[in-house]
Amino acid sequence: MKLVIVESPTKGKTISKFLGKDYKILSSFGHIRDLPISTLGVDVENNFKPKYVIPAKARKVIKELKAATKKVDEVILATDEDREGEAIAWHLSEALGLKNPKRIVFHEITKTAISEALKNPRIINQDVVDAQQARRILDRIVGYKISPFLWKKVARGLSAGRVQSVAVKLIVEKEREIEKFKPEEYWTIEAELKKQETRNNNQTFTALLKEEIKLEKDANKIIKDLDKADYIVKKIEKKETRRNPFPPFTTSTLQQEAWKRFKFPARFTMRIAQQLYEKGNITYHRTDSVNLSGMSLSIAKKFIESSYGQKYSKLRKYKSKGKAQEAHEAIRPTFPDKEPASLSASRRMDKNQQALYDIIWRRFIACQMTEACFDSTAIEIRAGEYIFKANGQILKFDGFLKVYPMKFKEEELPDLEKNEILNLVKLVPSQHFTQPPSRYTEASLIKILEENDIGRPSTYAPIISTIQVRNYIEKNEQKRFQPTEIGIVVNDILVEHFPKIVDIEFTANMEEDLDKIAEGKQKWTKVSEAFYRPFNENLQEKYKEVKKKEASIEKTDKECPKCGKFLVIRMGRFGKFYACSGFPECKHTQALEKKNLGIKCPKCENGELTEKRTKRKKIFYGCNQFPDCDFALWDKPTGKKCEKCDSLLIETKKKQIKCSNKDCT
DNA sequence: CAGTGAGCGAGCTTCCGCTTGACTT
Repeated sequence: MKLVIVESPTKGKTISKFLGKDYKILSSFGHIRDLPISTLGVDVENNFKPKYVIPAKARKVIKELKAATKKVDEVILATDEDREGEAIAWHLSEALGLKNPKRIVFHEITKTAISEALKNPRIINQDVVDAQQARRILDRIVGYKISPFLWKKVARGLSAGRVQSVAVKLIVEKEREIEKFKPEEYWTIEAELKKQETRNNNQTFTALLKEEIKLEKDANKIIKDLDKADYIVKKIEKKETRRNPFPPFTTSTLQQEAWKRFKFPARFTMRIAQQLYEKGNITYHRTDSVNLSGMSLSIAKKFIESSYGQKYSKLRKYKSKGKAQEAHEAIRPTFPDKEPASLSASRRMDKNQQALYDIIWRRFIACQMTEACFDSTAIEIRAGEYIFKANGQILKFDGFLKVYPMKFKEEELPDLEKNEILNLVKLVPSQHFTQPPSRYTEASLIKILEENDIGRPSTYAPIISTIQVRNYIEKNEQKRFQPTEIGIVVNDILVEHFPKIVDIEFTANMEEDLDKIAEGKQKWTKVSEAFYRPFNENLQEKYKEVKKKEASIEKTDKECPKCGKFLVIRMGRFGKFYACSGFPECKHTQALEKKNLGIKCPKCENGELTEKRTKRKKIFYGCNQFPDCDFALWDKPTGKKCEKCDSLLIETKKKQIKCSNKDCT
């Protein structure tokens, strides 16, 4: 009897179908040892010796695994083939006290892949394990050394880290670009044209003037010139353009697409994907690889040829970007020939699961299809000294668009000949303004993080949650990210005093070092040393140099409603707020006006209603005199009162206006 | 349905990455 240990129980279940009775399969549920939570756990004076502990959750797993190892004559570690997977194998070996564990890896879950892997076991690669330890320890040092600095200099409970602090920085920088942005006026002129002989054909088309126009008077002058001009076709260029399908989904692209199409937050997408994975509908959903198993490709080919015809089928192989760790396949349907409709009918799937499966299936099938083909025409029209351009695009062959529909505009142009003279129908000038850059959505933030190799498939969604829970950023009404006051304060401190850590290149540089460790060219303790010494020296200096952030205390001429002393504005963990200058004798606090809704509190008559958030970040509306007055509502008050009972009218989430008094009808 | 600040100096906050399941909207 042999014991095989994998990371995911679902993966275990799947491979058990391919292995005989001689194999017992258990899973580790991810990492089973880690640095302790309450201390640094790294002996920086002693070669960075880490202290590993088994978290409470993993204790049960370890107990079961240990019991199982005693009943078998061989233990096979089949964790993922990447840095973290190698480290898990090593931690398992250490925690279970294994003598000669066999280490195997496979990238796809098929019978041949697994039996090949079993025939070629190796030993644990300590260099790769060391690269993981270096990564882990660096992250621990950055997070657990800078966060306490922020507690001392700003406010308790704050945090900093290699990944989260860069994410916040990107959002703050974007906000500053927007603040700095000044819209500039510009004008465009479009000509609506048609052929001269148009007995049966009244078709018009538009052409755009190729000219930069800043001001209205310039536009008017050009229009005056153009009114008298002849419109002559000077150039006709016809060509075929092609559009290739997209590669199959990785975690990051799935999250982005689910956001674009369904407005699913990354976290939600992952939960639905997990359900699909557990039901056996899709391959593993945390991956950065676009690899596809040979079997899936041949099923796709057959399916496409029999459903749409041979001319739609095209074998395509995709290459993952440089840093991908390739432990898994791309995210694809487990059974490519199971169409979304048949699957949703045969199994219990809710709407969200159906929607997500649908795009995964379409994306995968489309990635093995031919390109879409367009007839494009570009024409140039001369009018006096000016040039207009018009573009036509007509879909000639849909190719992959048959299963992966996308928006594109079809423009039809009439048949034209060189030197043909056209009739002008009208000239349309329009005023425009340059647009500020747009704030990040979950999708665009994940995209830029991935492009810079910051974060991993398993962490994109948690990172987005963390920086919101810390109150560094929040979603506005368009569901785009804006930094909070405290987010800006913390970011500016990090950028000023720890510029290297929040540099977008920091992770890339770290990865280079980790690669050297994994290749055996560099010792991990040396890399840690090289990072830590200057880091710590700088940190100690900053403890002395940086003053506590209290410059933000502003006096006001407002009176404290409790004791009559004046109020001050202070900076707390949740941003600015009013506090009594008589603190600590008087502990009165209240919200700033800009958060107030300008509606009197119906209960205490003193306070105003203000937007607040629960611990779970849910928005509600409460009295700004809290805790003296505990009036609160879930729905937004409109400011008007009910005619029947004089209670406040509220607007529900469904935009209905109701009375806040539940007894009032 | 809910916080923030100072200092006394108790005990606490915090990272990233791998998993799933316990909750809730």
